[in-house]
Amino acid sequence: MESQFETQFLALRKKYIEAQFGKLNPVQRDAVFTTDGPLLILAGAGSGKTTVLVNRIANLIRFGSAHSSTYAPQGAGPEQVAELERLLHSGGEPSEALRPFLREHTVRPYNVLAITFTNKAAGELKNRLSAMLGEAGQDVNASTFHSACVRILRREAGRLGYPQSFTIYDTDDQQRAMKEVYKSMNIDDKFLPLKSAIGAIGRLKDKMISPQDAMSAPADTRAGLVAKVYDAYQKRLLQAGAFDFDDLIYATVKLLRDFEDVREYYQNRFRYILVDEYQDTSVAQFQLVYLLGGEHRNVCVVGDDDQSIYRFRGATIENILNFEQHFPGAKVIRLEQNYRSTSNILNAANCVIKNNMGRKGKTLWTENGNGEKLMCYEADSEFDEAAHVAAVIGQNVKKGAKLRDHAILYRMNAQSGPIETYFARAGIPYKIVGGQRFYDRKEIKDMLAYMSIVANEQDDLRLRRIINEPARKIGATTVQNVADIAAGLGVSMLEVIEHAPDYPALARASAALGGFWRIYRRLKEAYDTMPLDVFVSEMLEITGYRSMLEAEGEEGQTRMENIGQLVSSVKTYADQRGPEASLPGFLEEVALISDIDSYDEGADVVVLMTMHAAKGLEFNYVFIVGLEEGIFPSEMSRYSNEDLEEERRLCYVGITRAKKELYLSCANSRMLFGQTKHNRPSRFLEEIDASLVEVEQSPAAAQTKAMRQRYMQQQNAYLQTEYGAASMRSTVQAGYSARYGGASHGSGAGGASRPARQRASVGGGFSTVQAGSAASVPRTEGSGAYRPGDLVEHKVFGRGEVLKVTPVAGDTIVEIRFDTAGVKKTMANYAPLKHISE
DNA sequence: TCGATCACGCTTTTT
DNA sequence: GCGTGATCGA
Repeated sequence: MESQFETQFLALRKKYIEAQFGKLNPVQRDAVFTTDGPLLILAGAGSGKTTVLVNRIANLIRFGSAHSSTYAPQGAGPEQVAELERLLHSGGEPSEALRPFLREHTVRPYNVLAITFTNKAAGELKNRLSAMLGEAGQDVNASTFHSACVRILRREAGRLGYPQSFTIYDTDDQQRAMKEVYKSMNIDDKFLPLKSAIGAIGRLKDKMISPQDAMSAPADTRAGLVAKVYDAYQKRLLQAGAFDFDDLIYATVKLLRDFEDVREYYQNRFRYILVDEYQDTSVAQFQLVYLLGGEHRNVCVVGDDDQSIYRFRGATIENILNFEQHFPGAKVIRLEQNYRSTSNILNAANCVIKNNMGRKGKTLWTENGNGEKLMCYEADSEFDEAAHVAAVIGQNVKKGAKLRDHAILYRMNAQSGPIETYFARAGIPYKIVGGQRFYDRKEIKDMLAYMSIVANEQDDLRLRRIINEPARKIGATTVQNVADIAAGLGVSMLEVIEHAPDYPALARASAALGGFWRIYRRLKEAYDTMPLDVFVSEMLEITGYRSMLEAEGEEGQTRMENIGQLVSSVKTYADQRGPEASLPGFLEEVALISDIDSYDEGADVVVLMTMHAAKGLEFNYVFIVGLEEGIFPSEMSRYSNEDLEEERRLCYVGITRAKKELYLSCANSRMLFGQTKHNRPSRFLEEIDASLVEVEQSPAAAQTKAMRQRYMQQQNAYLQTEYGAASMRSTVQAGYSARYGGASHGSGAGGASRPARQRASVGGGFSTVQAGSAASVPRTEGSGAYRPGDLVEHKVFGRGEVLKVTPVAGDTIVEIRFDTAGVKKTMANYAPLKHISE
């Protein structure tokens, strides 16, 4: 029976616990204090889901399920009630005596597994947990699917016939391996391109389909061929002791499925499981979660079906749609209040996403004000677009914004080029996230390959990469001979090299191979006797890589610097991990790290990245560039409704990154991959309600447009006199909207009927011809205009004095000392620069 | 076996 | 437009 004090204590304790967790709205609080059983949190963009996750974990660890109404605080008496009242009133820490009354079977930090999408998100989670819980926060398992799997595989890989020190293959390694498969099977890559084979195999693994399954019932000849190369590829990887990215998940699921003791161990280890970004999980990842959490059923997943943007990589939105079937009795909580964006931005996002079918359905709302309207800029070219972005950033910085508050988002990495060029010349500091990773550079990959063969001597693929780098007179024929002998004997290539003189086929090359073997031995020795970072820098000498680069001159110089960076990251790793540090450990970290993980908000620079990379981030000012049909939505998605909906979700993700202001832009012409294209404005622009947007057209774009219209009118006149067939031209203009430039060709219920809301400068329809400057790059005064001593005003850096002027091909480098920004070099033709007098 | 030259193709998004 | 790979000649 509950005593009167117990009842009183229960109520007080509820209040006390809730007071421990910052301000949460009622729905968030519900999510935080739902401690046990399956839970699906549908969290809209900017709804504070990370806060919920952090608080939920912290509550589990500090108070367990003590908040639940079923728990009775047995034996609580007047002293406990009195102390709790005091704590509630004036704060402070509970006494040791009180603590047992406050919690109920609390959860050990290492019993919690939190899976996030990037390493960076995992790190943030840990940091926030540490801030709330101290040391215990560090003991929570927070990682990506891939690194969680690697940790399990490092213990258990032996059961699958893989070495403890297995290698992780990236996409480049995959291609090399597949190329060898093709060669050995005599397959022409014209029939089945390498990349599609690799992609198809990846999708099979995402669905947990084994090579045998795939071979047993191929749907068609192509599927049959895929199954065959899949089988051969997999054998090759096993031989090399290597997993590719998809294998990491696949193999772990297999391990948990087939080995009961392993499964039970990890089920008990991870009593509480949380999965973030659940909308982007694959079938295999679902099975992993289910195998780990199906028993205790303390599985909490967080996701937003509207932000699912990795279908192309095997993510299946069904996971989130079917969660309640997978975990019967699951509780569902919806976080729909947005704390991030202005309501104009949010409404724009809602406008776009509501065009998708098959959503779980939710509408975000906010108590934030309307804010500014969205700006849409219609540029003439991609350079014009870049110039405009730079100019707006300049204005914002002048008003007190930081450069780092600005993000420029695009559909594909190739779009960063013109912006980069413009910013570099204008002297605007920026950073690109994504694109080519540091670890993808050739010299770095070479170094990593050397390290790989020391860590895992079976790794023939990495061996092939560096056996003749630097040149050691070991040519393709020799390598092939070694590979053939190794394959015949079922041993590694290194083993064949060790005994090279024994094989007649290698007689001619045995001196060169002997030389390589001695290098390998010296590497091994260095590895055994030296600290990790010393070993890596020693490697440069032993392999002769340094001398090779030194002979290369300037290019080699920068490569040396990159390798220097690698050495220092090895050192950082070794320092951080202490005795735990190992070579396989470092290689694994490198393999699983992505560029976004190292994105540092601290540096005051503009950030450029794809919308995919921007997922989970937020910025005060966001630019989405290249909103054109064929770019975004991409050309590839044009003919598939499902792909198009994914593009739309990506657009939704992009828009909802913005907190204060959102700038959209498109260009009338764009050079991409060496070809100039004239794209229509994106349908996504059309979908945003006109009342939310202010449209601005660049003067140059207006002029180009006027010219094109004149041309078209001439064509029309010609066609009419010649054929009297007005219909022939309609295809030329079909789809152009009234709002975003060009001729309107009334597309029914679309934008044609909307009120024109453009600024005065925008000419809508046929009649208006724009007068304006033809300059595609605005407002510069020409190279000769600056002299040392001149006072100038830069749009981003403010006032400064010209120090030095150096003419270069067609332009001038102007070195300026700014009042606040220090000394910078800018290009006169590009920098947003003008003269001022005092 | 090596080096230079040429042609080719390829670009959605990424752990 | 770029980098990579293939090919050719030495």
